Amino acid sequence: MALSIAVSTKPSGAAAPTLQAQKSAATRARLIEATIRCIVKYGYSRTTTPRVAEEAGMSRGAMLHHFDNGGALMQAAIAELHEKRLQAFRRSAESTVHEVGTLVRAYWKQVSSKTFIAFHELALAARTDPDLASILVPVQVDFRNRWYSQAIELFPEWQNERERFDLALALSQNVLEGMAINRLTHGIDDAMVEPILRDLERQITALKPAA
Amino acid sequence: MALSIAVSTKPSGAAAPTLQAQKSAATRARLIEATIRCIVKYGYSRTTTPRVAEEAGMSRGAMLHHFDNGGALMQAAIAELHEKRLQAFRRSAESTVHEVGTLVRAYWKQVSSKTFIAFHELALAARTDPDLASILVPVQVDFRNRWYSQAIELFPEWQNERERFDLALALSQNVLEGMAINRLTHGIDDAMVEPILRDLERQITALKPAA
DNA sequence: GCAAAAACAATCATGATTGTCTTTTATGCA
DNA sequence: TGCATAAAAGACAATCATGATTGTTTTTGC
Repeated sequence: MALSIAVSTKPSGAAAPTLQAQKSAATRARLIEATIRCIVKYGYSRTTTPRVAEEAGMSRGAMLHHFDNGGALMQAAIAELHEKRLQAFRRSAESTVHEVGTLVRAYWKQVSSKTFIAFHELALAARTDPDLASILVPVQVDFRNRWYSQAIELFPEWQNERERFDLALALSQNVLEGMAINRLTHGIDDAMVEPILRDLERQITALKPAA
Repeated sequence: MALSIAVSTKPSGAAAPTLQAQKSAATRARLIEATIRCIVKYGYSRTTTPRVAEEAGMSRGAMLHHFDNGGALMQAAIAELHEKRLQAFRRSAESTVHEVGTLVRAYWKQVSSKTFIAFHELALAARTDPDLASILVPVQVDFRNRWYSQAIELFPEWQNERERFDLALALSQNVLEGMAINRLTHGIDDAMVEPILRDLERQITALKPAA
C-alpha cells in the first residue's frame, strides 16, 4: 500500500449528525479496523488495498470512496492505533494501584496485544520507508513523551534520583518490548516469560526509593 | 522477491578449480552480499530482483543465470547470514576471556551489526510469510541451540543452578536484542545503552555462582 | 584454432497493485 | 412520491516485479 504523504482524510469539517454521516463513520471505522487486522495477519508490506477491502467485506471502489487512496487509510489506521495504545495506557495508569508489579504486568499485557504487533510492523517498515516514517515518527515521539510524563506522575517520590528512575523505565521498556518481539519472531520463549517478569519487578523495586 | 520453496542452488557438486568456477563463485558471493545489503537498506519486502541486480552491478539476466529464481538467492543469503552470525559468535566465544562483561559487550556488538538488522527483517517478515518461515525457522532454531550449547561450555560451573543460568541467558537475549530493535525502530535510546549494559552485567554476575 | 559451454545481457508475457473514472444502487429530504 | 446525492461496485490504464526466452560475448577443453 503506497503512502501518499500530506493527504488529509475525506471529511473535512465536523459532519452534521445526519444518518448518512453516521453510516459513513461506521464504514470508515470498519475499514480502519480491517486495515489493522491486515497488518497483523499479512504484515505491513502485504497489506494491500484489495486485501483490506476483502477483509472489510466491501468492494475496493467503495473503500476508495471513503478514503482518497491507500495512504490516507493507512494514516487513519496509524492514528487509530495510537489512540488504542494511549487508551490502554491510561486505563492501566488510572485504575490500578500504583504498584510496580501491576504496572509491569499491565505493560506486558499491552505489548502482547495485536495493537503492539501492528505497531511494530509499522515501526520496522518505517525504518526503510521515509514516507511511512514521516507519518509514524511523530506518533512514536508523542507516545514516548506521554509514557515518560505518565511515569513521572505515577512516581513523584522517585524524582530525586532521576538516574535510577530513567534506568528503571528504560529497562522496563527494553525488556518487555524485546520479549514481546522475540516471541513474535521465534516464538520460543514462553517458559521464560514469568521468571523474567518477576526479575524485572524485583529489579525495579530495588531501584525505587522506599515509599 | 517471491520465495519458491524447495529449490536447490545451482552448483550441485564440488566444482573443479577452473577459472570459470572461481569467477562464478565470486559472482554468486557478490550477489549474496548485494542481497543482504538490500535487505538492510530497503527492508525485506522491498528487496526485489532488479534492486539486487543493480546493487550487485550486473544485469538481472546475469543474476538469474546464477540463481534459478529470486527465492534461491534469498535462501542463499539466509544461509550466508547464518554463517556470519555463527562466525562472529564463535570468535567472541574463543578469543575473549570468559568474563561476563566482555561477553555481554560482544553480543551487544553483534546485535548492533547489519547482520542482525537483516536477520530481524527476515524474522519479522517470516511471521506472516509461511514460505520464508519454512526456510528461516530451522536456521533460527539451529542458532538458538548453538547459542545455548556454547553458553553451557563457557560456564560449566553454572550448571548446578540451571534456573539461574537460564534466566541469565534469557535476560541477556531479551535485553540486548530488545535494545537493538528499539534502536532500529525509534532510534531514541542511545543515552541509556551504557547504563543498561552495566546493569545487565551486574545482574548476570549476581546470578552467577562464585567461581 | 574451434566447437561447446558458461557468463552475461536484453526482451517478452504474465500477474498484481495502484489510482482514476464510470456506472449502478439506495438513501435521505423536500 | 420524486430527485439529488452519497454509497457501492466495477472497469480502466499505468506501473512494477517476476520468470522465461532469446541473443551475444567470453572462456574452456580438445
